[in-house]
Amino acid sequence: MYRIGELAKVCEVKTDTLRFYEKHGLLAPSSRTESGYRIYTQTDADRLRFILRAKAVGFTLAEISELLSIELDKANWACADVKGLVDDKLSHVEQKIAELERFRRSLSSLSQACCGGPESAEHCSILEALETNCDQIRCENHRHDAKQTHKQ
Amino acid sequence: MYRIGELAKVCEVKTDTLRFYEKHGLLAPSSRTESGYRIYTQTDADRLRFILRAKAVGFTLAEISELLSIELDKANWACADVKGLVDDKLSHVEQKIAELERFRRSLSSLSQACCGGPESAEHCSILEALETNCDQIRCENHRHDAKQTHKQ
DNA sequence: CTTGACCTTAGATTTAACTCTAAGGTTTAT
DNA sequence: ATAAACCTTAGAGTTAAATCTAAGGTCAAG
Repeated sequence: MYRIGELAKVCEVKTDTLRFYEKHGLLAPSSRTESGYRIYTQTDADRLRFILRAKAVGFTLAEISELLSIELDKANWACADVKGLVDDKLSHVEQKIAELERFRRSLSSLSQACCGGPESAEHCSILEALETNCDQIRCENHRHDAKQTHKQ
Repeated sequence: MYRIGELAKVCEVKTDTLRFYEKHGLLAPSSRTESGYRIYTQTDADRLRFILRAKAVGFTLAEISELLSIELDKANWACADVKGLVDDKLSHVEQKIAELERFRRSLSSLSQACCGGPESAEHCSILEALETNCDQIRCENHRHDAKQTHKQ
């Protein structure tokens, strides 16, 4: 049995976060004291740790809600459902990594092109690259390309 | 000379975006027609392309503001200043990639552990991993660790 | 019996970068 | 001369996940 501050401390989150999770249907305390204080059981704490682990692998709170509803009704779900969620997330993460890798390569090549010295920036290769359509900058990165190109 | 819709079209952004950039001090049209329509010059268009290239390498609009103020006053800045901005961004991007790589590894190992079949999720390895403190989930990822650990 | 730590609520604020809405004025083509 | 396409403004909404504020109630220690 924990009060909100105690559970927050053992799980290293803020009390605000626990209230936020409650408001969003992820984690409600099993009961309240007469005066209205939240009382969390060990089961509640386990559920919180489930949430935090899911966050640690990159799931959003909305996705965690899905996972939790499966978790509470396992018998009516298949492994395929769970693996589907994981694989969707995985491909999303991989896409994001690819975008950041493009950033990294561009930035790294910009950085290498610049002397980085105390010289005036008047002939700085970085600025020149940003002024020009150059191959140091990979531009295949319009995030919501389809939407962008379509309407507008 | 472009009106807002024309510039938007050639640069593949929305008119909303151009107004937004103006409101935030990144790009103002050089003049207006009598009736108040924005008129952008070629110089304005070049500036917009500078902004879009900077976005394409991952800079935020706030960072792009900095770059632009350097760009407009190059003589009073050193290469070191410009390279500093790029290198800061680079290390930030690398940190973000590292976090996503942790997500990717965790998700991938969760995915591999699960049969993904039509079997009931009652013994799903993914759910079991999320229920337990297991090594498939790399938890060294508290984003703003210092802050988190400090107060609260 | 009061101080300080803890708890309650509702609601506002934060961040980033747009995106959308409403209500209306302007230009261009037919 | 009128319809379509374009433009104007101010301001609200979106997303995610908290974080903060104000105003106040509860509880244990000294």
